[in-house]
Order: sequence, then C-alpha cells, then structure tokens
Amino acid sequence: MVTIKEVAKKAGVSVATVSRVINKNGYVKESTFEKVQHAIQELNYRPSAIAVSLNNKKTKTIGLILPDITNPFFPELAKAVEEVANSNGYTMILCNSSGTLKNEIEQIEMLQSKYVDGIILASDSYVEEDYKHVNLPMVLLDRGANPRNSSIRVNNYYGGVLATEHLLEQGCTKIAHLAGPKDVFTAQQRLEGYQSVVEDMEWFDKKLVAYANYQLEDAITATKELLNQNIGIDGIFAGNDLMAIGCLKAIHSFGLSVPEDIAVIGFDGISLTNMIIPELSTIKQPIYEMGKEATNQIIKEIEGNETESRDIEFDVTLIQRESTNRKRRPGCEDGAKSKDNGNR
Amino acid sequence: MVTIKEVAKKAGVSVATVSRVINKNGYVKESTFEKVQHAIQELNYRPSAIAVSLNNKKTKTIGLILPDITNPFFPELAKAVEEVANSNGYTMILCNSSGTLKNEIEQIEMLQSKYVDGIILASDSYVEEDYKHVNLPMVLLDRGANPRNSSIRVNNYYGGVLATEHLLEQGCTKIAHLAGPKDVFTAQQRLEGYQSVVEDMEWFDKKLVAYANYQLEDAITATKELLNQNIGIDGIFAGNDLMAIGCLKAIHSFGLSVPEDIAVIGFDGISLTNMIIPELSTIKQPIYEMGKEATNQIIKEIEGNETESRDIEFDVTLIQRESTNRKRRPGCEDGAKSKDNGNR
DNA sequence: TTGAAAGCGTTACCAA
DNA sequence: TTGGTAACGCTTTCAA
Repeated sequence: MVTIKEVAKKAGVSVATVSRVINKNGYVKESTFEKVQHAIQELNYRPSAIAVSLNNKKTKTIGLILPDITNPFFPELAKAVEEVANSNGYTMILCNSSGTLKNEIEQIEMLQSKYVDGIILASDSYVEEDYKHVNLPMVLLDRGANPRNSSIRVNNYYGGVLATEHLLEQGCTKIAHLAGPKDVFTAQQRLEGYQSVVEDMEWFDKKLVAYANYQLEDAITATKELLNQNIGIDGIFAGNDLMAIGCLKAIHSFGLSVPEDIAVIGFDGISLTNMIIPELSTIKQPIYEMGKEATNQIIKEIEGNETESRDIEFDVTLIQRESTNRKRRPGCEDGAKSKDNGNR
Repeated sequence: MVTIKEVAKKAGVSVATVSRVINKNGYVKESTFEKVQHAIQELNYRPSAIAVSLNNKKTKTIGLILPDITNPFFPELAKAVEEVANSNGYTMILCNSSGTLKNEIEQIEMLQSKYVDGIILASDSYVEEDYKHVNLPMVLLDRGANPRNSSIRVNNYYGGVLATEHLLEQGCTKIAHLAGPKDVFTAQQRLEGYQSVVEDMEWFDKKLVAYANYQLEDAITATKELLNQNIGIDGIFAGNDLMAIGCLKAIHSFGLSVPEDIAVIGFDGISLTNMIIPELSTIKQPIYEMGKEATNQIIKEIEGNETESRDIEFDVTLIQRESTNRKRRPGCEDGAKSKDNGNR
C-alpha cells in the first residue's frame, strides 16, 4: 500500500500539505493542489482508514447485531442498514447473536474494541442492567422505551388489535392466537392486542392462546394442539409470519382448508407471505423504513447532531390476502388497507 | 477508553511489559504477570484493535460481498461466514453489491481502504479483467476456475442432470426448463445439464426452455408463457428455488395441480422449500458448508499457511418432496436421496 | 526480566 | 501558503 509519505515525496511537498489536499481543509495553492492530486492519481493512493481512525477516534463503521440473519425478517432490515450506512460513508459489521445474552455482550465488547462508532441492536433479551457498561451510541430495535437509548419499533399492540378485528370482520366466530415466546417484548404486546379485542366475547377461553418460539416447526406442533383441544376454531392470528406458515401447514395436515375452514393472519410482512399458496394476510411492519430510520438515528447520534435519545414508533398496516379472504373467491387481490393510527 | 499506558501506570510497569503480558510473548516474571493481569481486570482494559492493526497491517476483518442479502440463499451463507470468522477471531463486514459490477468494484475499493484482510466475493458479474488491481486474498463463490483466486462452488451441471433425470423417473414425459439469466455462470451450467439429458428425446423442443432472472415474479410470467406455448408439459425443472415457487404459483393460477398435473423441482435447497405447500423438491447445495469452507480458505490464505489457490467443488443432493411425488400420495416423506458423483 | 524509544500512517497545531 | 512535529495506542527491537 502506498502511503502519504510517498505521495508527498512524489509531489515534492510535505505530508501536511498532502493531508490538506486530501481533506480539502486549510490553505493550499491551486497549483500545489493539482500537483498533489496528480501524484495521488499516479500512485493510486488511498488513505489508510486505520491510521485515520487512530487519530480521530472514528472508524466510520457501525455494528448491527441481529438474533438470526436466517430469519426472513432480518435480511431486509440488514439491507436497509447497509444501504443507508454506505450512502453516508459508513460500513456495517454484521453480528449474529443467536438471540443469547452471552453472545450479545461478547459481540458488543468486540465491536467496542474494534472501535465501531455506534451499534444497532435488535435484541430479544435486552435488559437495561446488562448494558450499563456500553458507552457507545446504541439504538434499539423492537424494544420498549429506555432513557439511555433511542428505540425504533412498531405499535405491536395495535397490530394485534388490527389482526384480530380483521378476522372478526371476515366472519370468524372463534379466534385463536398463536403467540410468540412469553419473555419476548413484541410477543407480549401482540398478545395483549388480541386479548383486548376478544376477552369479553362469550366464546373466549384461555385455551385459545398457545405459545411457540416464533419458528415454523414449533408453530406446527402448537397449532395441531390448538386444533385438537378446541372445537370450532375458524380463525387464527399468529404472532409472526413464520408461525402463520406453520399454521397453514398444520391446518393442511388436518385436511382443512384456508381460508374456507380457518382463516389465518400473520405479523411482520416478510416477503415470504406473498410467495406461498394461499398468499398470507399479515400485519405489515415497514421493515426497510425501520432499518433506515435506525441507521439515520445512529449516525445523528454519532456525529453529535443529536445527543438526546428518541423513541420512534412506526405504524403497522393490514395487508389482506387470500388466507383471510372469506367473502369472495380467493386469488383476486392483494390490497393494502392502510389503517394509520395517526401517531408519528 | 482505557489505554495501555494507564494499565502500565496502575501496575507500576512499562507499557512494553503490559504488551508482553497481553500477547503472552517475551519474558515476564510470574509476579509481574499477575500484577499486570490484575490491573487489566481492574480497569476493564481492552486493547485498541485500531492501534494493533496500524502496527501489524492486519485487521482481523474479512469482507463478504453478496449480490442481495434478501435473496434467501445468502443469509445462510452469511451466517456460516460470520460464525466461522468469529470463532477464528475475525469479524465480518457485509456488503450488498446489488449484483452490479460498479458496486462490486466500489465496495472492494472501500474494503481495501479499510484494510480488510481478505474478501469473499459472491458475484454474478465477475470478469477477471475487472479485478486485476485487487491484491488481497479473495475467494470466489459460484464462479468458474481462475488461476489467481480460490473458488467454491457446486457441480451445477450435474445438478441439472440430476433434476432432469428425477423428473423422468417420476414418469414425466415432457419436461421444460426455466433457466436463470443467460449471462450467469450457474444458470448456464444447470441449463447444460438439463440439455444433456433431454436433447435427444423425441419430444424435445427448444421452446421448452424459458429464461427468467432468478426472481419470483419474473418466473411466474415466464412459466405462464411456457405453458401457453407448449402443450403437454408435465414436469418443470426451475433454475433455482425462488423460480420454482414462481412455477407453482403460475401452475396454480392455471387451475392445475402439483405434482399431479405438473411436477416441479427447484435448485438450491433454501429453507423456503419446506415451508410451502406443496413442499418443493430441489437440488440442494450445502450452503452452510460452502460458506464455512470459503471462510476457512480465506483465513488460510490470509495467515499465509496456504498461498496457492484452490478450487473446491461440493456435491449437490436430490431432495425429493411432494412437488415431484407422482408415485404415491403427497405428504409422506422428505427423503434425501444422496447421489454423490464422487468428485471433491 | 524489564524499560526506552522507534515506528505504523494519519491529522492538526504551531511556526515560518 | 507551507513544513515540521507531536500525538493517536500499540508492538517490537535494542540496551540495560
């Protein structure tokens, strides 16, 4: 690699001057500027990001910690982060935490020692206590408010309400909920949304709520149990899309059909939902937007334009597709009935 | 951040001694060692990766360039790379090239100026010419041989043969191929595999080959056209799984069923294939293994244990599921008939 | 067994 | 408008 010294020698100036040319600050005579530029081209010189970082304590790098990149929700998020980061001159280091606190902590340590400028953390297991020693800008995804860090999320509660009401509107008379893990924030909120709608209905029964771990396989098992233990279920609100697909498979294995016998709606709006047959209705989160906003926020905090932390809540949107279309024949449309709740 | 100097002061020794303790090299008296360790703990000191890098020209970072992280093939790959990298003390910078040469080149430049130690490149548009100025270890995914770089890939040709023969075995009498983009290496190879099996059959016709861009939407259109222009197609080999799902949707929209009317097989073995109904038969690539091997290879090259480049070809495996199961009722099994071709 | 100091490639301050 | 140089945090060589 060619260094600034070699450029200086070639151009017949000092390294200080070359530095000024590179950063376009300080006074440089026009002719000197050109001479230096020429030398830079000639030698195909690129400043060492390492050396620059050592000086100014900035690496132009942000860390993104995800529970699992193979969960289809996250690639879209990662893409948004990467794109926004890049277009602001940052690069992204990706870490898979596998959702365990131990890994998260370890990775945060590692990111700190690599001097990333900030961290975006999508964590299921976040507990404020555990992150006391993190003194970098950090924005949280899908977590509740926290005085120290900005957070980006959707109104999960309202999404739960929306999904449940939609099933009701479609004529469902007994609606079950396949909830995510009990200790996961988003899952709790979605469940509460569901409960708020159905708890006073005369058919409601606690046994209509089952739990699974947000994964497909687990959801299949849970759905089968749900169907065995309850008679007359004709609608299921699954806590995420992956589990909704599990529902579909379980229902299929019972020889029942969707949406005729049982309507199914998911949550997240991953692209998978319109790949399957029947296409899956869902409560869509603006995933890309969320990643974009998280990145913008972290960059603001890094660059010091914004030190106070912000709480940003996005709206969810009901996407009706075949899996809940009980009013006409399936296969017709893919309408996004936006039901903004007006916040933001 | 606490520096080595502060540790030295606290322990009452010089920075050189602290450095020796950290790196466990050179002579250090037992008692001194302990004293220093103690100070390190006390201050919660972590060496600055930046400063270390400036010295030894190694960043312990590798760059992974992918065409599109939202394509389900790549997250699994990325996960493998990240895990193997981490367990060797490396971190991974992820870049989305969107498949364009311009972005790839730009990102390689950027990665070089960040002094990554090596690059894993999954490229559709790789042309040796364009990468002449890359003087880092680089391993290529899914590309043909190249004297300068190691490459990791599967036997795409053989996979094409395997898929086509499988459809034949299932009793298909007129098999179409939905191929990937003409200029993409993997797509060409798979197509050739198909052709080698069917070109001498009396029913074969060039019109049985259609092209799409490896994406779902495009595949739906192409399949519809295929079905409109050809009579009697009862088997389709799609160039990748995403397109196979497109086939399924197109066939469904014609009111036909899979596998009874038309059997469908994909290529890749992404996890999507067992999420959909009917579950999709496919030619599975050992994606995780490939990522793992790519990472091991790049690390070897970085650490200088291996300077010569290697060409590693993995075997593909036929996974038969419902979408080609014409011999018995669907829904029974998920068998992996391994047909090794003995290379590697 | 330990410490002093040079050097890694920049930036920024101070002088000239 | 330019150049010399300290400083960033660490490793490594050389001396002690």
